[in-house]
Amino acid sequence: MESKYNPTEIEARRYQYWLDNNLFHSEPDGREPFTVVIPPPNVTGVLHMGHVLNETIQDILVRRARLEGKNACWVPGTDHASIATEAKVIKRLKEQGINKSDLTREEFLKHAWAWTDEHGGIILKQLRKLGCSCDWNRTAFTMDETRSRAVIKVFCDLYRKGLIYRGLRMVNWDPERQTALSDEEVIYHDEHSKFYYLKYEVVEEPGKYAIVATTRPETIFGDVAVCINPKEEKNQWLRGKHVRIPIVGREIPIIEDRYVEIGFGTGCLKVTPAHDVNDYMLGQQHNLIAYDIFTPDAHINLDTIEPEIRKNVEKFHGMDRFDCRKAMADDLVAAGLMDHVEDYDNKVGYSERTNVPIEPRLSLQWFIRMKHFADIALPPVMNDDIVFYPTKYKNTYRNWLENIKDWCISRQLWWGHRIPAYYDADLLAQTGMENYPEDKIIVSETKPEGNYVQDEGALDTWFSSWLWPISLFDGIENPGNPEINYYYPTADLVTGPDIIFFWVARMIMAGYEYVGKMPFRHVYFTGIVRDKLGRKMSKSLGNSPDPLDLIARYGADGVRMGILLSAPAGNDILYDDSLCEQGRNFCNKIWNCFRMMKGLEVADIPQPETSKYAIEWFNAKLGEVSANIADLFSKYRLSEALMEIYKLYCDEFSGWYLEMIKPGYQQPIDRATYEASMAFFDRLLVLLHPFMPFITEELWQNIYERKPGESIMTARLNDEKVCNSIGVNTGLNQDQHGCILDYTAYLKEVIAGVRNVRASKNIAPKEQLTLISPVELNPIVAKLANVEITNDHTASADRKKCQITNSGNAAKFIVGTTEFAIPMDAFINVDEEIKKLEADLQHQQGFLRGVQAKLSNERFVQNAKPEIVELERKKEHDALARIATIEENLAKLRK
RNA sequence: GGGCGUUUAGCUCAGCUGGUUUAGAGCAUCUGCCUUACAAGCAGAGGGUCUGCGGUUCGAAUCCGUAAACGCCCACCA
Repeated sequence: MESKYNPTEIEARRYQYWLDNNLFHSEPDGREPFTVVIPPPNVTGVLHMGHVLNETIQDILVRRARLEGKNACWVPGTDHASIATEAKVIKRLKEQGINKSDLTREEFLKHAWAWTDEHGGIILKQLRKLGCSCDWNRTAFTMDETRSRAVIKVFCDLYRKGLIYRGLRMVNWDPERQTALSDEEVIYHDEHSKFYYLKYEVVEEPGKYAIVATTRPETIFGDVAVCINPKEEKNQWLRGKHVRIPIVGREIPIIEDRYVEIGFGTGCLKVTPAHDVNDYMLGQQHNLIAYDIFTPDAHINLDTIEPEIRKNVEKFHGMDRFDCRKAMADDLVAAGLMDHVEDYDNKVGYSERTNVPIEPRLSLQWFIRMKHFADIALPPVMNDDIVFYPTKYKNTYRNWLENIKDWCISRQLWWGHRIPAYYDADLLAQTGMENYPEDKIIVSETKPEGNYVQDEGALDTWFSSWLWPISLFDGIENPGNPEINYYYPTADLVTGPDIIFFWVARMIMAGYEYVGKMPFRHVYFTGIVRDKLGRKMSKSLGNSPDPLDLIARYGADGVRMGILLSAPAGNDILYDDSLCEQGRNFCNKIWNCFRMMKGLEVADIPQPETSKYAIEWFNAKLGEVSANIADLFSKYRLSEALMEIYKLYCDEFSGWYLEMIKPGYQQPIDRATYEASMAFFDRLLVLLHPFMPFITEELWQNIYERKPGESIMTARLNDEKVCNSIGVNTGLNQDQHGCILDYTAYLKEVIAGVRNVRASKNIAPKEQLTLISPVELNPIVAKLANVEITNDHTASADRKKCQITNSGNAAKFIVGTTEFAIPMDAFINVDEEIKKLEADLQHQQGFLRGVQAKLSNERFVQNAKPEIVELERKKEHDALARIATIEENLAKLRK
């Protein structure tokens, strides 16, 4: 066996072993279910560090549940990611010289499916490299048949319930993809822009101007009024008058509305109903025309305005919106109609997917009434039926639900679930889409007989995602089927807080609406993975490592540990390669523990007392740490749980236990100790397995003979057989466990004291020393510190050579209140010793003063709990004893 | 403009309802070791008065108030 752990070959072999033995697959049975549904990654996406974090956490939870004896089922799948995927397909077509507009819907979809088949599922393969124990037989896709039927059924159902409606509304329009978006898909960025002060000449008083401030002068073709607040003094003179739009020339009325904020800008607001949400509202209240002056790709379109006005501004027709802004500004300046321009910081909404500024646009779309859903989804989170980790997201959640707006679910895209709404072709020809009568729309799972045309739109991707925990178990089409009854509600959802509204909230809504139950009991919100400088990982910054590359370098187990180590729930994680390195090093440590144990020769010889003691102690330690870990799991503090195991291995097991039981050079080990040690190792592997599945499986297979098909995955955390085989089973009770832990901690301090002396005096570990101890000590001290223990105060160094050059010299240290001494003839620097003791004395005296101050405070003695007072008394007593010892030593040295 | 969160060793974080020997861990640092499981290791050491200020209390990193810095979410001031 090599002294270095080499993960690559082992990982591939072990994963195949799990697959071959169908160990990830779950079927309903009598055990308690533990279900996790994967947040479906984009079907054409590739694995990034965020996934690594997220999927590692899910795998840990799922594997731990298996070890607890639950029937764990982790369902994988992918998301069709309507807008993102359509964008990618369009891009590829463009590279082939094909425009989307040249294709029919059917032709386009053929290309899209081809692309999906080609690139789809790559990410799922990558998850296998990470060790994810998904039930691959259940792999689903948001656009596969079952999921699609569920989507259509739910749409029809909600329409019949009156919870879905069609309407002409101001929506967020993505001019790049030319589709509507939901409010959640708009990201606002701060922007340094300009505030343009335009001069609108007053028709009734030529030569006088109303100054209107705007950030968007390119929209003035659509101006239909200027609005003032009726209470604003300085604009009173404009009441009832008309103004002429600069350059454009249209005469428009001054209207009054309290909406306009007094004191902001000039108090004159230009009203463009087709291109601003508030202006639209004003337009409706004041009965104004809405001129839509943009094409769907945000170029100026003057076909909609009056021909006589258009003549004035023909040159702007067809211009891009931002080119037009500049051109218009130039023209205004040239015409003397620009009062002035100011710098201005404002927020501009961008499309989440295409990253272009969105355009508020009036259009006919489908919406869900959200009030009903907010009402059913808020209480279960507020009263902790569904628990959020960390809890701070409860606030965020409530805030959103309490201010919820209707959800625009239609998209002008082809890749997605087509809206199952049908229009009578003849009627449609007469009325046009906008005026098609509502009651003549047929919403149905199947196309109606006759000459009907289907709605062109597709549904928002999240309209399928919100059904995910239900549709994965066919709970929409076949409510109450055995699978949905067994696996639903799922146990834990692990996801990023960035999709709390997009997905988490809406799944809760759908869950209660369609199953009448919560979709999951716990939601674990992960942090965002950042680089060590705190920057978000992104392609453009190039600061995101390729997970597969990391796995190749550190092993999947190492990467899993690396990503998890600094990832407490909800905290951002600052990723650095050195964390994976620590993971890799840990694997190596475990590997070498195993190597050492496997290399032992077992013989039927008596068990040394030290080993007996070691086993009792480690048994207690293992129990203590296991309980700790269980507690941390219950609080989803996974990185802390991992750290506990890490310390248990490196510190307690390797550093202490193995040293305690290790036989002398080339000596055999007794059978009892060997078996107990292997049983401990078995338990340690099981504890660690959820975090580092590969190495634990590999070693677990090799500590005992295993039956074919057996796996650590099917082991149990509390396997009685293995637990009983551990140790001497002395029947120690809880208190005695505590005792042995405390006593061992004390022994470790004594050993550390000796080692400390060695280090400061430069004495090699090999050289045996004498330790004068006033108390009896367990022989493990002799073994680990390489000392001979005596209580003979006259003992001196090197009794065998018996050449005491400097009689009475000894290095001393205190543990608790006991002083230990190591006689030595090595030169002892008296001044240095005195200095050290003096420093210690000062520290002890300072401590004592603090304690005594408390004790002499009558109110403390009266008010504090008796046990606290008692403790302070003990502190005082101990400190006094230590001070006495130090002073005595000082006196001796000063002589 | 609202709301939330964070601020503890060089770094990343624990420290739950105030008292457990004048604050803990991992990493990093320094010193000494190639000691036959592991140099991807072993042994040892140093390092913080808990962001500032004020208050409550016998007692505050811990509770309250306040200020600052950083971060996140929400919001139609053109």
